[in-house]
Amino acid sequence: MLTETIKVACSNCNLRELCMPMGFDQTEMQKLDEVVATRIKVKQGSNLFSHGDPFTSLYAIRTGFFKTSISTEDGREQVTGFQMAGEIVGLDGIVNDHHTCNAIALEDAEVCVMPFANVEDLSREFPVLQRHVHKMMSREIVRENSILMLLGNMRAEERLAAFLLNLVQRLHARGFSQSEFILRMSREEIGSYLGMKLETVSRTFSKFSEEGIIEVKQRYVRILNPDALKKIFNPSTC
Amino acid sequence: MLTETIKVACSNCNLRELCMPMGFDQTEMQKLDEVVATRIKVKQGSNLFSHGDPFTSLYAIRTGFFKTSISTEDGREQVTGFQMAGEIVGLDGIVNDHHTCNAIALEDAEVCVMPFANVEDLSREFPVLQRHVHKMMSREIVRENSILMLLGNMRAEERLAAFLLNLVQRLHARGFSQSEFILRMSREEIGSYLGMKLETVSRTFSKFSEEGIIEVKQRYVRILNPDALKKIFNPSTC
DNA sequence: CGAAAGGTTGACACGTGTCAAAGTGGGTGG
DNA sequence: CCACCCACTTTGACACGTGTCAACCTTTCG
Repeated sequence: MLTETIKVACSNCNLRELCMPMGFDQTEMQKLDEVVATRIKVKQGSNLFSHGDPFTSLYAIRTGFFKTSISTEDGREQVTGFQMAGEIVGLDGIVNDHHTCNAIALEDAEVCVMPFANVEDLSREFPVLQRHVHKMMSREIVRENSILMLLGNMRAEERLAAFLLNLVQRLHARGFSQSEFILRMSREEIGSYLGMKLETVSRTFSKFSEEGIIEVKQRYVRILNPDALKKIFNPSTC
Repeated sequence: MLTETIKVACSNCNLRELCMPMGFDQTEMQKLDEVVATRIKVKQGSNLFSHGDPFTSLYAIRTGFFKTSISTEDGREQVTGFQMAGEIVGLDGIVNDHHTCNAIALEDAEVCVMPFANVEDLSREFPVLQRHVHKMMSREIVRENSILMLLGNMRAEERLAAFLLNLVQRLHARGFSQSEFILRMSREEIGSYLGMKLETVSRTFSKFSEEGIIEVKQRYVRILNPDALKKIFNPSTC
């Protein structure tokens, strides 16, 4: 998993605005650099952490793309999220001092290791960081709430539309195109996340494509009619 | 919503072990009493908070039973949880300074109001409290993960079995029977939580009843064969 | 006591799962 | 550098679990 370790500083990281709280002066920012111990590389397909691993750190993704998942004893897998640059993984480990989910790199990745003891120590010193950590965790709770709504109430088309809109919105926030992108995950992984089978994912992609809403070729996706997607996801706003 | 306010202390509350971190001495415990501003009553059917309300406080349930839910603009409701004595609601509000879900009392209830500013102030002073708050939030993330697994991978029978086992386990931890109880929520609310229609909930109850696994009469439930329920929920452990 | 809300049950419809076969593309080794 | 292989994707036919609609029953409460 760890192929290299580099010591780095948040204070001159271009993802600072995504990971870190705002409104620090130079001096405070340097103090905050202490929160990150090292930066490590994770090869595509390998686990950043796995179910049962002792919890020591949160991880901020610098480059690359991850999925988190949990699995039952009889082998069923549930993808609980897809994470990209600037997002944090590992919050699940705090409650029981070991991780309950797996975090797997879907492409070669680099993550900043933030030992949780550092996070807590600095949080007590900097209320702004404390508030930031609380917001991170609350954001994750709210995110999962909205997935519950997807899985509990929405049909296949609505789920996939919501998924695509969410993905493209996050990619756009990171400076990528808001119309085209390459999926980093398989149909099966999308299906697991959205509570449907891979065939249904594929069929729904094809349906959107036939309707001229998107263009799909394997993992390449171009959104031709974002309004149509929004309408499918939330018919009431039209 | 608020019919009465009472000033109280955690230090002599019999639910302390459920809400509060352990391992404090007398003096520290008295300091911690400051976290709770007041205690309020919430009438059955009324909202402790609603979507859009400004976030000010977390709430520890002292007596009564709540549901939390979110809803789409076109009126679909998703129940995101059922909460009982000793459990905390309101964590969803931290990230955006307003609540995104509704918390509704399913029976007359009493809750302790913990202004979040107090929580954060005392967290900086008491590392044990800080850790406790982090665990609470992480526990909620892990709980939602397991519901994602339910909704994404399980069939109706598995969902209801998991629901009943979870409910009875939490009730038992509070000193109630581990075999019989009264449901505080309707079939429709159970269905919303578990991602199924009320008729399916009712039918699944009837099926369990015909198989001699449970006894059901409206909201009264008695678990006759807990092992059978566990087997339905998780076949691999048999 | 009557009405309203909630729960049960049946018949049928429909969306998604299952199983199978064929197509596509990328990576690897000869 | 090409050819093969394997993982992934697409598509079709059919099955099945759950949703939908409707009728009836039970309980609660004014």
